[in-house]
Amino acid sequence: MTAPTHVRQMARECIAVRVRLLNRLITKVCDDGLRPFGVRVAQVNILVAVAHDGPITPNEVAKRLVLDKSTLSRDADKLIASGWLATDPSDDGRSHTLRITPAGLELLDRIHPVWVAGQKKLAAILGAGTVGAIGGTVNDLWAKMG
Amino acid sequence: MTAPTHVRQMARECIAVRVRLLNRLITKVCDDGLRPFGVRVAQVNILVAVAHDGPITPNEVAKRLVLDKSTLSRDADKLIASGWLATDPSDDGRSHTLRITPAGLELLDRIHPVWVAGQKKLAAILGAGTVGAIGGTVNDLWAKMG
DNA sequence: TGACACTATTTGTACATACAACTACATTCA
DNA sequence: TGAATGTAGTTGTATGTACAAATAGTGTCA
Repeated sequence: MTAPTHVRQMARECIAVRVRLLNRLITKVCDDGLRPFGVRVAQVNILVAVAHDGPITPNEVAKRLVLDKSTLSRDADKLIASGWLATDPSDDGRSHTLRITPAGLELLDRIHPVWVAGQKKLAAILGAGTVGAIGGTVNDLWAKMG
Repeated sequence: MTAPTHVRQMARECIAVRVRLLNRLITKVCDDGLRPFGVRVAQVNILVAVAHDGPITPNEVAKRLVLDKSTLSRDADKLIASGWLATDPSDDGRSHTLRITPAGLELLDRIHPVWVAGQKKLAAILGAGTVGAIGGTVNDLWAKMG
């Protein structure tokens, strides 16, 4: 019994289900690799962003990673509690800045070899063409964001 | 002040942060479009899979979408409670099958125009090359899974 | 300068997601 | 045929995620 035309089209062509599927698959590969370190890819992504661009406000990190401000707020709390991030007051009394701590940098150093191995696994899953295409798309997005 | 070499490399090249960022962006675009229907893209993805491939067991849906079986179990509960999916007993006493209901099909029909508009938005965000690359990658994955 | 609008963050709530542990049934094989 | 092993589903728990509302500070302008 064949599904209705609309259903067939949505099943065959939907971009969202494909991106979301790859997201789950890739998140799982990363989290498996990171399990010995007691950290997940969501947190590592934030640590790397702050280590690279910090000191930086939560608002700027959230925009950069296309994360809701409230999500980042709670994720950052965990990273601060773990001693990987720290906060400093800022000129704007509503805000503050985030910075990576020495312990946070040390964690990223320990993770680096696993990250390299993970990149290989992800490239094997996605294929070189898709890796390049996604990289280009996100670089364009970031360029537009300034 | 420049970040350490490892951090710079992870910030510039990490595949995972890019896929995960696009996932959040795309999920938000879809959920915004679906809000008037009181349903989210995660649920629509499951409804379409069941409508297209059902009757089908929860286990098969979860494998197809690369979802944990426990995630699917709870998502399906909500869809059943909403009247969009129904269950039937199966030969295997451990399992059962899921099927789309007439109300579920009717919902997908109502969503279809919004889905078409959403595909355009997503293609504009990702670019045609990335859409094609992701489609190819996921089609390959599904082909391997049988 | 004081009211109003704007911005940054946090908190309440709900859904999405996964892992581990548990239950129930099926399969295998000695 | 019965014990061991494997498979399907559910439930407990924790994280990730977003929206709405609340809080608090900034900026503007009449």
